Amino acid sequence: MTKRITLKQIADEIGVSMMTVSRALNNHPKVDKVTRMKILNAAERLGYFPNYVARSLVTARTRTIGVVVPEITHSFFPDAIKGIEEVAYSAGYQIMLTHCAEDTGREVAAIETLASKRVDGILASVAEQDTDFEIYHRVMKWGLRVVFFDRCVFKIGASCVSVDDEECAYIVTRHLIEHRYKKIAHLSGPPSVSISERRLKGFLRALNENKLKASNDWIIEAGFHEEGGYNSMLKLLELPMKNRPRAVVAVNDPAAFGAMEAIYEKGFRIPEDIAIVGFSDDIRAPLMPSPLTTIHQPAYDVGKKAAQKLIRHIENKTEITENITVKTQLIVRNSCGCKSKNQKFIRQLTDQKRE
Amino acid sequence: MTKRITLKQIADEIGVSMMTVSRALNNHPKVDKVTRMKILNAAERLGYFPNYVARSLVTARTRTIGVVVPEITHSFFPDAIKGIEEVAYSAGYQIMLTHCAEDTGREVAAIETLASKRVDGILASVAEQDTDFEIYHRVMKWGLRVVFFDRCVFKIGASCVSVDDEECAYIVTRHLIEHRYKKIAHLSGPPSVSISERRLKGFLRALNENKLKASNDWIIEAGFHEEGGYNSMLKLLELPMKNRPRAVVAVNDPAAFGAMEAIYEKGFRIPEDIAIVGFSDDIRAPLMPSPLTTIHQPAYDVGKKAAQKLIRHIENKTEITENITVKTQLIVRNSCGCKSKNQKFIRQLTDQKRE
DNA sequence: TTGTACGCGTTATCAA
DNA sequence: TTGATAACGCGTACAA
Repeated sequence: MTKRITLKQIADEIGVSMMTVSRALNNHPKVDKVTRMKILNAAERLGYFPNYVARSLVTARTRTIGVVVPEITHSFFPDAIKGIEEVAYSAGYQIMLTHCAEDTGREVAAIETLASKRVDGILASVAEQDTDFEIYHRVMKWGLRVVFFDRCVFKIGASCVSVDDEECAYIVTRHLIEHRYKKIAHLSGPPSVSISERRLKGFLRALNENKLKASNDWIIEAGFHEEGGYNSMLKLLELPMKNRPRAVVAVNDPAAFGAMEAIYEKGFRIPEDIAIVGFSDDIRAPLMPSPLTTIHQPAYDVGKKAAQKLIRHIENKTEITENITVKTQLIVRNSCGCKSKNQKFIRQLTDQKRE
Repeated sequence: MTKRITLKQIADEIGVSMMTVSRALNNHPKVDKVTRMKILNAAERLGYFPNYVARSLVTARTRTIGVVVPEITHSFFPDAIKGIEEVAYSAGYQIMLTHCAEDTGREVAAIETLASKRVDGILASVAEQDTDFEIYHRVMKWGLRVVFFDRCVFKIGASCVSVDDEECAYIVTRHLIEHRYKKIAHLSGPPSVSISERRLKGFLRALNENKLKASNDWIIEAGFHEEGGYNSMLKLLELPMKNRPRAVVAVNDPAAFGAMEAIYEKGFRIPEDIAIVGFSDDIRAPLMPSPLTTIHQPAYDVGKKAAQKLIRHIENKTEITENITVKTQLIVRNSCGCKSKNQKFIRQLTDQKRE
């Protein structure tokens, strides 16, 4: 087990000072060509690798970005993380990834640890039940930059990157209304999360604008996952026939999948008996027995834009705080009642390049 | 923007030395109860957070694990990363995630950066075309522990965690043979990756044991993704009727999906005209028009076991190097020709808990 | 162009 | 039980 080489050892080897070595290795202009070559050669030969921990202590920069997500595997996040990693890599940053499993305490602990590890900034998507955002205030006071993505916290002076949830929910709901559905239910997300609230709002707006009544029986909390969608849909299906909704707007695709499972299980057809639309364009959406009509959320792009904004915040202290909205797209398939043309069912083959 | 509090400031506040503060904050036993309380209070009041960068410089430990994957979003990896994160979190480590987009150069650069950032160990799954593993030797010489998972590099003295690829490929192939298929093709992975080679071997063994001829025309490189599976399958379908395979063993599920797309596109049925099996039990496998028979690979578990092994290597220098095999399961659905019983199509609802 | 002195915030060591 | 001092490896600021 070889010990690692330090600047000093290279300096001794060549017979110059550590500073000259440091400068040569960092491409400082004012180093003699010959000595620079000697230093570079020695560094190569000895197998020198800089110690970024030591450098960070001096510069108070780590070139590391902390990323906090509620669930690594949850549909949208792998793509978003990839977008983040891609931007970070290009800008010379690494990412430290933490997931909090939808647990607030763990989220707070993660932020604290990231702060202690002196990341230069944090990209966060908050957990479901979060209500207290004091930790974010605290780290921001230290100059740690925070950018929220997808599940945002507004009004605490951090930039946010997300889709226009309210508008999108409005659009899918309106699409259902155009199919002449009158009795439309909503499987909502956890009320404390910004996107749940905004999607609900968009849903209600579409109903109002079309003079449709929004029944409380038809707005039912399902959460963000399959299980919740399944259970909530079951409740909806237990409603007496004449009071049963004919269409459903799910807060996201996983909830819609769960609901579809319930619908089929009870012997109903989609969309003939019950139409349903989702939100996020999960990789599974085109593969459902009745392909799911949904809003395509460019997760990769959200991650990318969030990372870009954060890095600008880090590198330019006067960068303005703002809410960035990324473009979405209504993806019409069959579950809404439309007849979609034949299309490839594997997404990677149909997608245009996203980069 | 408040400056961050240091040990020294707490020390000055209380009128003790930095060392006493350090000891109190680190739960050292030999600190007077009263002074400890005073220190804890002051730390709380001033909002002290330790600087782990400084600590790491002196302890030569970062409690950070580097993770290198070829593709963050590629089926198996999000789950594996989640398993890694879970174990790391429990053991008090953070993970630094890098993806190399299947690019060797980027993989090498990632390892170097992680080494420079002084991670305590590295969890790696290698890129497709990798042939030179010198970088791993180099960092291991410095005492950096490496554990490979899924796509392993054997014989360089690092532990590996993976499934028994050869045996699994043997099992799915045999399953096809039990359906009395004689003409079986293989969509293989990139030849340089260990798992491709081992799966091919298992495929061939099953053929040999059953005295089936393995035609070179029927072993065709598809790579690990949908696109490759699609293109390779197209070639297979262009073969003259009597020379066309009746069944296909794909190197993994994405390749199988691509192949299925091609099969349907050409107007064939699955499994009536052509049967196909995959490998990995991708989240989409049960949702295919003909649900895909495949090998369930417990990605979460692979990540977990790999992280556990790595942490043991880090914390116990005498930990033995070994190859760990995790259990898999043949998931029989329809694409192989079996009639599967009705089952829920959303995986999260059917899965038993994996933890 | 090169070198010296110092400091970054913490822990290890040894002495008190 | 506490404290002084010296690291850890590097970059900044200034001097030569």
